[in-house]
Amino acid sequence: MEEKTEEKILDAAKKIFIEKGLDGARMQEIANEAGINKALLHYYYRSKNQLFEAVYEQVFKEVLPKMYGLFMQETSLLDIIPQFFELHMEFLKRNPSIPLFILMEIKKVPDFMKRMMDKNQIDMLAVVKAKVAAAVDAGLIRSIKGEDLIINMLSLSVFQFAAAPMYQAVAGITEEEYFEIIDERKKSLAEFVINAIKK
Amino acid sequence: MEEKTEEKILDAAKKIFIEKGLDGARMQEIANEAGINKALLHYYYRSKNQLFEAVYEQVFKEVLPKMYGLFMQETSLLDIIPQFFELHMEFLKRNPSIPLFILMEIKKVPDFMKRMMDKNQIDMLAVVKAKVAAAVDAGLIRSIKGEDLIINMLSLSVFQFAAAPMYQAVAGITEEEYFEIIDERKKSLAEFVINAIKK
DNA sequence: GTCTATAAGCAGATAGAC
DNA sequence: GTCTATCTGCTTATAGAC
Repeated sequence: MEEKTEEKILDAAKKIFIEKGLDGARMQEIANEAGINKALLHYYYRSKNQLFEAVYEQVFKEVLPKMYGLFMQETSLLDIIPQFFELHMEFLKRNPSIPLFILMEIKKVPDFMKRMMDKNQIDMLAVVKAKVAAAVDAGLIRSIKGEDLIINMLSLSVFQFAAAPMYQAVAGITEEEYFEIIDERKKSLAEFVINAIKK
Repeated sequence: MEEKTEEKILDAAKKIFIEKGLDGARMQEIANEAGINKALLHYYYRSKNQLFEAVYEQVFKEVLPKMYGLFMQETSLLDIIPQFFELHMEFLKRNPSIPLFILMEIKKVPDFMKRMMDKNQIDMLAVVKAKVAAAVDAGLIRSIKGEDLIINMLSLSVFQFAAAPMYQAVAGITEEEYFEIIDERKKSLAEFVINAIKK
């Protein structure tokens, strides 16, 4: 069965907004991508801003669990780390523009973040903190704050993609070659982090 | 003596473009910031795009040396690392919007990066690589590629600022409180990296 | 060099037929 | 629900006086 119009619009908008941001995106371009005309966009979502918010909320809800999800497991912290880089970076390979998109747009509307965190009631950060604190207490790892560790891991993973165009230019390689490097990086980043915290 | 008009324009444009990006910035806003009118902008820089390029090139040339500069020193690698985070993050405290600005706009025009690297002939990356390779050979640190180490350090430093609005929202703190955290982070990040690579 | 006034084009949004 | 045609306002850019 065919995709419904409303979904087609949302998918097209998602693609274009993620690529170009709110300001850079054009309603005409979204309409083309969706295979319809501009008027229909406004029929389903009154304004460009409303369409954007629908997209942003969806993307955000998809991404957030990927950031914290793994830490919810029973597994030991040191086992989670390689898994984190493997899964997180595979996701980013499929969606390389998402990090900059989220960071840029959140900068414009900081309140959005608060609203989202309120909705997903759960304080996931607390779980991460507890997990890390437990590992520290058990003498498994050096003393480090949970929030610091997760920020460090996110930094190392996300920046690799945010800075991809820069890296490719400096190193003079194609996107394809870059993706091969990423695969090696998954492992070396896991090692890097483990060495940094292991006693 | 007063600032010349051309400089006033460039400074104003720098401020606005860095805050809002190429698409988000308005010529009127830049004119206001500079204390002149729109027509004059076009007198000095024919188009918005040309003005933007002038700004971007300047910002880029200011920032690049800060990324690599430290590694050019004679000092040992392990001494450079704390200095790197100290200087780099102090710079970012004064210019918190620059990282996202550079990353966003480079994504739109990847060629720019190549052109810039060609102009500044020097292959600074080679120097970093050599420095790291020397430290590895001397048995000072674990085996790691120079380019990986510098990317990791940049990641940890830059992301802290790129993700600041997000962090502030999650943690429910003000920008001021956030900056205090940054000061602690300078030290803990240096430790993190040193632990990661030290034998 | 600097200004005011205005042109020209574009993008978001709506009216109205089907 | 979906389209074509059109309106409205904004933004870049230019013309032309001083």
